[in-house]
Amino acid sequence: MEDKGLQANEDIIKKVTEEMPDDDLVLDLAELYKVFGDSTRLKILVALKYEELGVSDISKIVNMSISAVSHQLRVLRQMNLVRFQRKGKEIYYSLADEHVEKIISIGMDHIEEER
Amino acid sequence: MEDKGLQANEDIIKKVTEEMPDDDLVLDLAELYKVFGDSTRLKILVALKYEELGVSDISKIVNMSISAVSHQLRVLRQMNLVRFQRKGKEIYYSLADEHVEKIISIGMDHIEEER
DNA sequence: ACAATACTTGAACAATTATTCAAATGTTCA
DNA sequence: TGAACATTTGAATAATTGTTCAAGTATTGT
Repeated sequence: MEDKGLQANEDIIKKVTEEMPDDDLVLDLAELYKVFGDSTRLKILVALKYEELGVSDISKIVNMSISAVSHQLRVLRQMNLVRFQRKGKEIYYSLADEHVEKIISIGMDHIEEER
Repeated sequence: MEDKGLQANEDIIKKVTEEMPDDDLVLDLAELYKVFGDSTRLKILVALKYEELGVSDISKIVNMSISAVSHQLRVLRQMNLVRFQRKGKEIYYSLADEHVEKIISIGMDHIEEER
């Protein structure tokens, strides 16, 4: 029987707790991934990797109603994952920055490794 | 009035649709991010970046019941994000591979840039 | 074999959230 | 100004999902 010392676990718990990022940062991070975790939103982001697109085009590409797409675009705007620009009657959306593409790419690496 | 050609949008839609990854890949990817999108699960993953940990330690670190943690660990196992190893009565969990850490890091970059 | 410890599991409840539908806003062109 | 088009918004519904509680399985040491 090995003696780990009564405080061994407590010390590890303390160490990890102190070194970990603060709760509110982890919470914000979870909110970010939640956005990528819906297939409609993710399809929109993936589509925007290829082209700047209007709402009606997006709705055809992801095969969802314009209203549903618009609701999800609002979420993407609020999280600063897309930018938009009015051109006449249409509003064109594009990816906000390179983080978005990176997050998607690394996720794909993981998925494809599992097969 | 500018003539974009009646088929302009249709062509772009077709192009993006063809170049995009298949629906089932995007769906799997969304499932992956969904896992990171819950703060309990994400806290577990973040904690495991620092140490291999037993279930009871994790529950103290993330401040959730052992049962709740165990349920979430099952999800993490199913998605191959953690590995586990029994050592006597305890079961120690650790991160499955470097993708997990990368996904977390890039997300943090994005979050921290927003401030 | 039994008690104690560590963890898992299933069912139920509560809360969150994606989509639909209808109505509203904003822009262009005749 | 008014009609047509493009998108947004709000409320309601339906479905998904995280946590709790109680009971179950597995391992160790006496």
